[in-house]
Amino acid sequence: MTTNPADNRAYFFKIDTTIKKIRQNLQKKLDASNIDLTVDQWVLLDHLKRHETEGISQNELAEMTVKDAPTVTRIIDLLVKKGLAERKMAVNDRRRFNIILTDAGREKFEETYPIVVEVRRQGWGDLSDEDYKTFVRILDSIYLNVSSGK
Amino acid sequence: MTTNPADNRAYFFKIDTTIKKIRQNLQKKLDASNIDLTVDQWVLLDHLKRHETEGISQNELAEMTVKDAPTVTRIIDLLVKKGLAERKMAVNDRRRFNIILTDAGREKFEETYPIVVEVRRQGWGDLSDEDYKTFVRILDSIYLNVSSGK
DNA sequence: TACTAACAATTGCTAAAACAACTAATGTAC
DNA sequence: GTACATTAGTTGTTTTAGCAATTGTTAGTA
Repeated sequence: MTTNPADNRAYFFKIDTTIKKIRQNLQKKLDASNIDLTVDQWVLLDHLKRHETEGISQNELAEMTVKDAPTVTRIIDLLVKKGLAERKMAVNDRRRFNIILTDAGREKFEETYPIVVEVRRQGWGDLSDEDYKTFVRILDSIYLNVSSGK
Repeated sequence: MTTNPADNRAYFFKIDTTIKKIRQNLQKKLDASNIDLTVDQWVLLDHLKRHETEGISQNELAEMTVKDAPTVTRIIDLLVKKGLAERKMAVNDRRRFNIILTDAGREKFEETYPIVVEVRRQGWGDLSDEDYKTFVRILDSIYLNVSSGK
């Protein structure tokens, strides 16, 4: 067994602090624009928008966002309360809801999206396309490595 | 102003899901070994260990971990309740505590550290040293970019 | 058909995140 | 030295995270 030089490297901590900063920054920008959304509510809204035509279940949302089912239930509750999303009974399976955006939800998405894009752009700064490829490759690799780890 | 091709790239989301998977994986391993620590409690314990000699204030801990002061207060509360850390009055400033590890805290650190190293190793897999350099450079860059963003 | 397993979603619990408001101690300006 | 601002830490509230347990529905099997 080889001694992997990455053993003592705290990349975990670096990822953690970076995503925290990104989230704080995005939340500030959302608040400043009176968007009235948390970052996690935005993440769900974004996924709902992407699956506007087919509709999507809470479990599918949970899997895609790496949240658990109760967490998704509660965030959807909030989106519903704000009038941005609706639970529609699935016709062929009465256990399941298809979550859909309301018109207000679509408007909120359009209003929020440019802010998110600007935060992304600013965060990426002048890093290169080559950097982007490498970054995605590494993140995907780590994701798979820890997901397969029992 | 140039059109940055990274505008529509959701690296934010990729970082977010990856760190979530890492955290879930680490938490499972800690639970399996009956460590009785959450990931965030471990993060603070780790910082306390690194500043064993000088001691460290709650605000300093907050800054280093990108948590806010109330969050640190409550995590320290839990560590104190578990007998792993102590609040020592600072001699020259009665507002301030120096947080120090107890003997049990040091033992807990030694017990936990190998597990953390193993999770890191497994997560990194066979990515290269060159990858590591690039990864750190990009994360640091993003961190600075969003931190400076008003 | 009846029994059982699997599944979607919810509720309850504790921990953590972020904000606001607060207490107590320190520092600065007049 | 008094007045005011700043700083360290705490408490209260809402949201998110994760686990366990529960309800109601569907699927599989004897």
